[in-house]
Amino acid sequence: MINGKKAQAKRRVEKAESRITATLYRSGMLEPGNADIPLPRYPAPLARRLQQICASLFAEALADSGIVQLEFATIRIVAEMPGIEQWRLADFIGIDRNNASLVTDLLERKGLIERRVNHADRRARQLYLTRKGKLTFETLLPKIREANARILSPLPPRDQTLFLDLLVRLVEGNSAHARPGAGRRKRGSDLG
Amino acid sequence: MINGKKAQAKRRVEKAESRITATLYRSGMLEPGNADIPLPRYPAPLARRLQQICASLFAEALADSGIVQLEFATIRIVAEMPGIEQWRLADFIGIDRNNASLVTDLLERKGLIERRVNHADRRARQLYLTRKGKLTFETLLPKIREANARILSPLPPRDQTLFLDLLVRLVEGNSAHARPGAGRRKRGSDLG
DNA sequence: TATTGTTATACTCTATAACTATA
DNA sequence: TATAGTTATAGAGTATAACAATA
Repeated sequence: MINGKKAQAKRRVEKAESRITATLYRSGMLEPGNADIPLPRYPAPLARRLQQICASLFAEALADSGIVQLEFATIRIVAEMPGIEQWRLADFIGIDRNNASLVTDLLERKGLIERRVNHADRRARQLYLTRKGKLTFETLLPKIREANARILSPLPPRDQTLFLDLLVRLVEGNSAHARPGAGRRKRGSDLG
Repeated sequence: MINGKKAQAKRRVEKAESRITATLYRSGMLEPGNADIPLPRYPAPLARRLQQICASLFAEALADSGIVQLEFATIRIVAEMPGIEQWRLADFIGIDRNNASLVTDLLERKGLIERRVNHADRRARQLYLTRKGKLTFETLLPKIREANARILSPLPPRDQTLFLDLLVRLVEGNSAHARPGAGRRKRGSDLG
């Protein structure tokens, strides 16, 4: 069915969509400003836009707290799973262990988390929130909840649930590809 | 209704979800490897993961072409809208005009696009694909289509359409927040 | 004065890799 | 030998800001 009628029809639709965008553009119907721009119906560019939106709203929610998205994600994981090891934290968030070391180090210096040696495996460090860390988490959590709610707010509640269901299934189904660091240019290959 | 029964119930559910994750964790049922990790049901972390996945698959699709995701996005826009001005390109992709200048400059040096002065407004530059640019686009497009298809592949076709519909509505509904550059730490505020 | 685009500079983020300590 | 974590270095990406040309 790879080159069957369905695939052909799909390609025709894709081509037509491109033509529509291009025609709208040439006719002068596309004005500046993001709102008027027809979005491509492909997951990758849409994912990039959604990530941009989330970063924006999170930045707003976390403004003046001195905490950024990655740090909040760390705090949340440690709040939910006190005693978690760093390597497992890295796995949960989707960062590598170097980055996990950097972010936990920063949070420790801010007095928000505490690292203790795991007695069962003295290589590992277990993470706990300090009193200050718990307070910070509890202060920020409502703002983060609101930010997440705002992201979903263009959809009615029923569709919000549906969207999250689909999104979870997509991310889970692609977990093999969800590794940090992919997608960037290789060293020394950007011309001069 | 802000603090009504619905909101209370929602908060109870959120709390319960956290507890489930934490309990699973403490019981040792969470093994390393992304596949086994329960994902948070919040848009922001899921969006980050999805973006990671897209970057990964696009990097694979574009490997050895010397083109990265942003460059391909630019090529696609110019292919669909020949003669587009740079500022409009920036708007479409969601980058600022400095970055648009850099990426178009790079693509021009690679011989893939051509910049011409707009005679109607001599400040503006209109973008066109060169013959080589068209060839590159046509070579890469099937691979990109396949990458986008793979991203959606965990869902049955009906749900793929549904997901894209919902995603477009979310991104459109939040377009006011989709500006480049948000979400990063402010200058000189990362401690030492 | 506002807008389009260019360029230099600087900064954030994070990958790479070499290292220590422990298993 | 393998794994958890740390640290230094460096490179990719892009924000900031000053600038020129045009409107």
